[in-house]
Amino acid sequence: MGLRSSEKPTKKHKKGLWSPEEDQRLKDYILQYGISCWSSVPLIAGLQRNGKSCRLRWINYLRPGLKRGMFSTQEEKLILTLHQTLGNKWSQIAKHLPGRTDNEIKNYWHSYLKKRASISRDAEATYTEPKFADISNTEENDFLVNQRNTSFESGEQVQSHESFLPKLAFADWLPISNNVGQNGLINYQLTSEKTGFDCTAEKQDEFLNGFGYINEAGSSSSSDKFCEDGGDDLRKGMLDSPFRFKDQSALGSDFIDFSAGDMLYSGYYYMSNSGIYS
DNA sequence: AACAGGTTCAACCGCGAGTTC
DNA sequence: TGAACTCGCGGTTGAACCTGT
Repeated sequence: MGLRSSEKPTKKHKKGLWSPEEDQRLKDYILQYGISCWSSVPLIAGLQRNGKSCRLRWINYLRPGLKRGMFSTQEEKLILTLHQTLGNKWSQIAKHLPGRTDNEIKNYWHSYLKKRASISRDAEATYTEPKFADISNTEENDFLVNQRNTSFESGEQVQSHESFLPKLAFADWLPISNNVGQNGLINYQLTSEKTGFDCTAEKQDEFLNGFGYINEAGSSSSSDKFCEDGGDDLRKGMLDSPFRFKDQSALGSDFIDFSAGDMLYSGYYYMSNSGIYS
């Protein structure tokens, strides 16, 4: 199969590492227009990249909610477990690890976990130990999930779970950080501190809508919401102001409660690699 | 200090699936 | 119906970095 016209390498298309200026251009573009058609992104954003490269950069590096840094032991276990079941389905595995990209997991597997899994298999040849197998229906998986939930409920081992949770959306763009509440969930409050920014529940909904809210039926893509009218001012306001999330200990009607992962959600919203869900 | 070999990770490539016209 | 196009995935590459000698 030949390359499509939009993907054909041309003199115009730059390759290699992205510069901070290019990153900024891409961010600015997506904040302003949202994600609709990647092939048109470089044209409008003034980038000398192809759409595919822009998409990859956004998904693997610029996308809000990405978690950076070392994988926690829980994440390692989960990857090993999932890999046994799913094989090299990195995107499927990534869905279970909020804030991690398939590329990141794939790299981590090839550079570290593959060896560990191999060593582990060798060890199992001489010593039979309960191992993580079918994540869809196993006691081992229940153990993992329960271990997480129990700790969350008790509020213990917050540090270890903190590493399990992704940074909140825009943590890299805004002066916010993860805070784990007593219930083990990361709770944030949108505040209008110092800005006079209207921070009603409606505005908070707009905020979520603007950055990839997906309804329960999953019928609305991030691009749809990005392109909705009325969100631009809010988005610009966010970037221009110290508008941010603030830790909260008790949920109120005007609060948005984020948590991470499809297994760990508070009932209001939860965030995965693909968006923020209700 | 200099070099070689190993490791990491961002980015590229090719392909299949889905969508549009 | 099928060609053209877009998207997303998994495999691979290669530059940068690390480590040992």
